[in-house]
Amino acid sequence: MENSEIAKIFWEISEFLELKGDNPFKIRAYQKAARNIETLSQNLDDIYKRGGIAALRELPGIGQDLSEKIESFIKTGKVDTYDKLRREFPAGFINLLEIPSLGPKTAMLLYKKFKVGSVAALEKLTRSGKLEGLPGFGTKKTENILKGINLKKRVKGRFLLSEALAYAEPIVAELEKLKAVDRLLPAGSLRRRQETIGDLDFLVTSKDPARVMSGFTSLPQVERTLVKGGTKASVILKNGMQADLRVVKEKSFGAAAHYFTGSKGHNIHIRQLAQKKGWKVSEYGIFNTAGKQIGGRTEQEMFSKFGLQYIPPELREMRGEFEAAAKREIPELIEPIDIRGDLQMHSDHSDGSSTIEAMAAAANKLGYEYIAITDHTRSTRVAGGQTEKEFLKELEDIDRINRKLNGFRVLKGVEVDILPDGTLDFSDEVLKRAEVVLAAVHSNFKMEKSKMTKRIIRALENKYVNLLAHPTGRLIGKREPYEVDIEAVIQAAKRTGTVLEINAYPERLDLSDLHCRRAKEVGVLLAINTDSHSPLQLGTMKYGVMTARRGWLEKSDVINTLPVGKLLKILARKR
DNA sequence: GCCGTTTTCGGCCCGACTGTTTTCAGTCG
Repeated sequence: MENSEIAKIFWEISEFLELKGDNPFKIRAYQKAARNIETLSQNLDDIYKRGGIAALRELPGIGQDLSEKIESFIKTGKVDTYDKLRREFPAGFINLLEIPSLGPKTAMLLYKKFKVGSVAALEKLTRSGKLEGLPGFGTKKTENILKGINLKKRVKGRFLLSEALAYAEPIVAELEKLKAVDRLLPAGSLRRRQETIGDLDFLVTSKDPARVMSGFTSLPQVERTLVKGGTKASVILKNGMQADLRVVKEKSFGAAAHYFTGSKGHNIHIRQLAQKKGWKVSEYGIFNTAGKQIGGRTEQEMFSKFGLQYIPPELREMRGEFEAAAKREIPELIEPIDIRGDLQMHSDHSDGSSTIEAMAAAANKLGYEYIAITDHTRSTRVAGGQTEKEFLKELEDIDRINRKLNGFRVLKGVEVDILPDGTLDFSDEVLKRAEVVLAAVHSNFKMEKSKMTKRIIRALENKYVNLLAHPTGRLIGKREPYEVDIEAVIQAAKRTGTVLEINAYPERLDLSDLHCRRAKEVGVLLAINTDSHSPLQLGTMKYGVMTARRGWLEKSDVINTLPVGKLLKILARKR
């Protein structure tokens, strides 16, 4: 069972309850539980197996009732409340809530009056003109429903972090050109470096908000304006993404930056802390009982006023950051500048586009001290995998190249295939000649979970395997991770002294933030590698570092922050 | 439905914008 399955059930229960007009706080309880479950670093399944229902109850937002519902889902695959609610409405009805500007109240009214059961039925009904004249329905409202339906048809889902950063960049440049803009901060999930991004949020300080509003809505990237008020506007960009902009005064910058960065749960928690002190927090600042602003000019104050250490945006996910900040145990997160080398890349000896020399020169230019060339092995034929003989010849080339390089080192590496039975594509005799052995799964993705787990663990038990590359095999938005017990893999990495990779390739980010956090908790070391196939791709290292930061990693958790001598010692520890 | 060095009952984050409203409900983030 995946955590996302039970989270989805709780989300949908909350939507059904909202439609029925149930207690809003009960609805929020379901939503909060769903959010918490989505961001858990361990499987509910495993938690339940280890500690039973009591362990489930320990989780934040999970009490008596919800723990029983989780237990029921684990045991039977069913949640009675959910099934019962689903039967009360037509199958496609809940999709109505995905239409922007159409909420539960409107949906329910349409259902009661016209038995609208799907988005298609709603579109037909709206076009028929029968909605006009209903209390609360004017021409504008029906227009907006149709617009919303169209938007939903066209709007793309979520974007990769790398894509969102690339889209945001020219918009930031345009906004900075506006004279009315004093300060500009791209906030939201983009600032938190979440692996996928739904929309863009921009925060601006200005003495002339009206000018900023019209400047924003008339940007060349804007296709359509959704809402535009005095200090807030939302637009749809030409790429289908939504962008929101808010203007506040300078004295509110810190509070607004904090608020618009999120996450939602994190914000709510800060506001609750304020309530306990009799204060109030909003995007405008921290206010005391008398309504006087006592903080919020800087983001730092949003934490210091509550006796908390500063929490970096990447950690604001309600994953224990408040507890850590209270104990002054917020980690000193790894920075891009800490990276001294890159331990996975391909040359024209397999499927890379460039020579080893060109890769080394590009890495040298980035300020690195070393790289490992890790071409594919024979089983990965589509990627030009080498035979053992070809590989041994490549090693001689690397020796020759190293003799010409001054103060830079090309490490002899290989990305060896993990075969379906867990043995490796090259013999130990050959692997032993490499300084960096990455093992990876490139075939037979659709194995049964227990078999895949055994396959990978067997590979980790090989004493020449230093690193497990892209451990779950996922491609964000394209391919699900293969079925594998990642907890067992992390434990095996710990036991065998194997390093786990954070593959920085933008659509991999594998391990994910949650999994690297777990690896760190267990005491496993990580490496952040780009898996580059050309010199230009070496620049994707930053996405790997972003993921590592979201996983609470420090410099000392990542082996390619080490100078080459220490690195080689770590790599040699299994042999 | 959850939660508790104020509470096991009575709270539960806060504000902007829109549309159809004569003072506010619905939606969104």
